[in-house]
Amino acid sequence: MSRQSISKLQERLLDWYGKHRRVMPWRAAKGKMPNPYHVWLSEIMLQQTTVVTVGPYFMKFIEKWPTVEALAKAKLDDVLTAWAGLGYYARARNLHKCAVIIAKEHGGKFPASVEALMELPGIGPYTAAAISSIAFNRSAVAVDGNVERVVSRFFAIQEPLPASKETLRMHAAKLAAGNGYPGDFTQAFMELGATVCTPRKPKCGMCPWQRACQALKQGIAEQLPRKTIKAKNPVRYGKVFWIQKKSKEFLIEKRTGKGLYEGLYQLPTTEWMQDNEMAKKLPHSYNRQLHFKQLSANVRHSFTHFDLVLEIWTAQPSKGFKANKGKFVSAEEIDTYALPTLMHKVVKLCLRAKTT
DNA sequence: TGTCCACGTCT
DNA sequence: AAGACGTGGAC
Repeated sequence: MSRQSISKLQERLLDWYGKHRRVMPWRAAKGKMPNPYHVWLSEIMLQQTTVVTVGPYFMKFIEKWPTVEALAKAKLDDVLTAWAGLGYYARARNLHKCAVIIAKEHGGKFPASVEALMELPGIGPYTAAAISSIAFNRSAVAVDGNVERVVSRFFAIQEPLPASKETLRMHAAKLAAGNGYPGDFTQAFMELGATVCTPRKPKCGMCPWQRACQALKQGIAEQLPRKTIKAKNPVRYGKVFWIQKKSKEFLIEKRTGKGLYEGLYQLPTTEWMQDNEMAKKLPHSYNRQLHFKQLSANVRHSFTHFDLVLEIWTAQPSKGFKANKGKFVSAEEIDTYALPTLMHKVVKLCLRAKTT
């Protein structure tokens, strides 16, 4: 493609963005530079998460912690509590780590270059480019899933993802080169994918690039990008324990160990195993002290890499009951703990089941 | 109901 | 460097 036709495409996209850009709490008004703290916070939250879901969380965070320094001073536990429900909790742990580094080592200012941003925890190639371009108006190409989809269709790339990632990135860079408005262009590119060049039923009639789009010309827009088929998730099984006093308080504990739900709270649970027969044989926590009854309903939850089925076992603690760890809390105060959605599902079900 | 999508970073 | 890492919504 000639330099001239690329310029024309850039102009059309920027025009389209000027007319159709959505209002978002972290977005600066037209012609204004955004707050880098807001850009960073929103970009971390938006990793793997939709705009609609992120909205309320973003508002809550900037009210609680109006500056990166304020966030740096917060306790990790409070950050996790505020993050609870958003998923991918490593993002929250890295968010806090990053805030501390910005406050202590960067005088509270985010660096503007992609290279410096990449040094920070939780910031990879995509987020570094997004922050550098959106917050500082530096030219950088942020390639997210939206951009990959737009580019794969525009050039009718048949090679499936994820193998095609590098090819798509290079094509994206060509389309973005020298556009003159890095911040707007980055957002316009992604916004096009999010609102027009959608995964299903793309609105090609609305697209500023429709005349040059190869996939549209070939009538295969909806089939792209192709993806290598992934294997079905394995299922894991386990049990959770609802131990509720007459006073209605129930037992929760902080999760130990690394990885999944690290640092979050949960109801006592067995480990989660592939083999259902083995899982059924796992002993109840406190089974020498308490008499458990099984609820008829199970709780199901899907993770990225496995599906989970949990049996629910309930008991009322006897007089001298002593928990190994954890504490009894009321339904009203449960939101002051970082409880993942899975555990919220169990709590909700048990509160409704009238187990005592 | 199941499947796909959001597809980014870290280890 | 392939797998770990959550959750919600569309269809």
